[in-house]
Amino acid sequence: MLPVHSFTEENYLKAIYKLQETNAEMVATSALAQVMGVHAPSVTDMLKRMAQKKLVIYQKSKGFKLTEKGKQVAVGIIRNHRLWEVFLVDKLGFRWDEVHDLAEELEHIHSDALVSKLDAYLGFPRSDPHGDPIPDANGVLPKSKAVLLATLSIGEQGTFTGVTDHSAAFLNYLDKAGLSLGHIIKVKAVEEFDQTYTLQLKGKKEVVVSYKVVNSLLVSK
Amino acid sequence: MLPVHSFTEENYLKAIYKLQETNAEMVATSALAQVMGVHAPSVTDMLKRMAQKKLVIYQKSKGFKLTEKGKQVAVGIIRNHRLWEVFLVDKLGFRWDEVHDLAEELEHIHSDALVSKLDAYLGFPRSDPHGDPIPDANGVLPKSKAVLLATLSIGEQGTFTGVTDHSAAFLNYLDKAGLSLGHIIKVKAVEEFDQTYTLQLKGKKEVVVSYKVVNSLLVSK
DNA sequence: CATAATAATTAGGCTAATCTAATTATTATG
DNA sequence: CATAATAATTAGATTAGCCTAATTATTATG
Repeated sequence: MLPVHSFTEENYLKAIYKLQETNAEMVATSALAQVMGVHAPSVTDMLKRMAQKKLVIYQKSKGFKLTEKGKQVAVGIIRNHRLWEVFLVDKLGFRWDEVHDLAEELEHIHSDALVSKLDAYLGFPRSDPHGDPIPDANGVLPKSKAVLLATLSIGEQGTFTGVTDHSAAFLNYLDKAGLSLGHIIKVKAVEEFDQTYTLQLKGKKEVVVSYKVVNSLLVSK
Repeated sequence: MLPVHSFTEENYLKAIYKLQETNAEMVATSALAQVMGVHAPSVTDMLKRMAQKKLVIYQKSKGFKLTEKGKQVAVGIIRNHRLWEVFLVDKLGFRWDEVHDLAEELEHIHSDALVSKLDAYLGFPRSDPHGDPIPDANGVLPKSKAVLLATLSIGEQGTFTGVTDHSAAFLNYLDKAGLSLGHIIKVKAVEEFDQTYTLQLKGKKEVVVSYKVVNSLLVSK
């Protein structure tokens, strides 16, 4: 049988995976402590244990990164998480801003049979309700070519395909502003003074948003 | 917010609840140790902690039983468990002998919103795939008037509504023997010598089964 | 490049849940 | 009803994850 990891271990692996994604380099103890909501010595402690299990490579005072094995586990958890999010929204009728914490619990159910049946039941979705891609059963994550809306110049446009801020507050804001996944968004104007963006949505509706917003939206050109 | 209990606590509560059901009296340390798969001192230890949290009433060297609060938690877990079993069978297509262990994990997801949406999504089922009744949102468990098939006399009949043995082995046996929930079963004959029963199913099909089988089947007259 | 600031680790402790071995309490029986 | 058998508890350890305080290593800066 495959060794089963504790929820805590799985959460560390997921967190390291996400930090590696953006960082590429080795992950720092303090960065991980921050996202895990624990103090630095706890991380050192945990990482030593996880290094013994060959889930991470740990270099004293330098940092650490996932082994292939650790990466496999992390991606598996992410797959579970995103499939459950689809289930919660598509089948149970939750809003996209409500599902994160629940999926955070459901993702730790250990069963390949369950996940693959769930996948089929949901119609093999390729992305979750926030536009995040769902890794396939082999742990392969489709490479997204989405870019931040903030990188578009005036006159350019793209299809809204994801967010980088998953907070309920931000998602609610998007709902109120009428911005939904799949919409085509065009940059109409950018105010020099405070980087405020004027966006044009399908149907010509115009919305004025802050830089913080365009820097949290992903679009595909 | 409601205090959330650990998986371990919840499993103890569930186990005590089930022992109380059949026992009525106080539960013994050794009995609980047995079903929990731990040694007696662990139970004593755990029970002391749970008594402090007012989940059980503990009388040294006498035994223990659930408080009202403990009972509420236990029934909540059972509700979750049985609803998830319905989901796994009805929606994901698992067989009735495959779902117990998975539901054992899913039952610990803490969310009233999730459970109530799941309930609605499943069409407010009244019993799980094994015929066990599902407690309502207030923790009320419908009293079943089902009896063991072994208590029927020759010539009597009843509708097959549940099992007392939930093992995959037994459930598989029932599938092979063609016995399914909802069938009307009539006792045709009982062999004096070895208590072997001859049953008549709907459609006149006859099946010969051991006493062990009729003593694990519940029927409603 | 020496020192100040920051980051990481070690040392020592805590809690929940488990264990084994030893002890005490309860129940059953000659 | 005294003693043997059984059941339960106490005592003392262990492991995973976490903590604070103290120490050491790394990085940045005058």
